[in-house]
Amino acid sequence: MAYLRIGELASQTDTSAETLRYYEKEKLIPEPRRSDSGYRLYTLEDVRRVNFIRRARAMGFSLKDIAELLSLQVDRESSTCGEVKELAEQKLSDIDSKLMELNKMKAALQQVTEACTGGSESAVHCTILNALEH
Amino acid sequence: MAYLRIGELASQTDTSAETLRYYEKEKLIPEPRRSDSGYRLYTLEDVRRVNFIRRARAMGFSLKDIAELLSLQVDRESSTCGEVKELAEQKLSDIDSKLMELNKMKAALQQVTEACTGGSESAVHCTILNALEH
DNA sequence: TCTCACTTTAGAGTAAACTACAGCGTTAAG
DNA sequence: CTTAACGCTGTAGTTTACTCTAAAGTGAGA
Repeated sequence: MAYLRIGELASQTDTSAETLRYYEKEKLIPEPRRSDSGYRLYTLEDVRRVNFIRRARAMGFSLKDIAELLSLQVDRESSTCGEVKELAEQKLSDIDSKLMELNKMKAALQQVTEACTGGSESAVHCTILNALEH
Repeated sequence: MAYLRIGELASQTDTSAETLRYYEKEKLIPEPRRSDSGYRLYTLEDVRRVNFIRRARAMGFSLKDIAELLSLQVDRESSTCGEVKELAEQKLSDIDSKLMELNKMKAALQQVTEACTGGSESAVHCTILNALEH
């Protein structure tokens, strides 16, 4: 089994060792096993987890949101299945509204770039705000 | 012409008067005209602008990003048209990657919720991380 | 006219998410 | 066997984006 040291995990996830120790302190990643000399040893599971955190951060989720997303686990024997589903559905609706907004913004930005290269009839003065109102 | 006072703009954009003054200081919104007594007077243009800022913030754009987006304006006589287009295209690719990530995450979350109510063959233990790897 | 909610400025305070030491031990290449 | 890069803990500092407070003026209803 190939373990990664903190610097290797950092470079594979485009973070820093400091950030990873911070995530550990904040319980976003589990305490890893240690080498004899006390070095943290990470697995591929940790790589996936940290990459997920970074991507979710870039989409505007807070670390608290992300901790909730990561804690979502469906265990059909569990009595908390209803709660899990409810949280997941709430997060889904967050995502859906972000998707809608992003799509609007994308269309507006495309209009702006088109105005730049567009034909002679295109607007002389076009901002993203104007483009947003169809 | 109906002007809005700061509290009215705040309630129409789900912010606070303090936040609006902060945005003004940070040059995200222009200095509004003032009443005789010194009260800020806002227009519908300001409402649109602040709403845009709030939505973009919720999607994970920083105020610096947003200032750039708002500064994007194509003036076909301008010599900076190329720069505008370049910035717009870079922002478009940011948006596209956010869209892709969000769609992946959405699919994973849907899988998790389905595992909860799903048929007898569904996974007993399903996390978002497992769901993300197809 | 009183009163109460609203607004002003300047400045301080806060929360989240890092980021950077200092002072030490470890590892691996040359 | 040295030395440069890496890792450890603990703590302090920074950045971003607000958020609050004090002390004073404004405006509109009863």
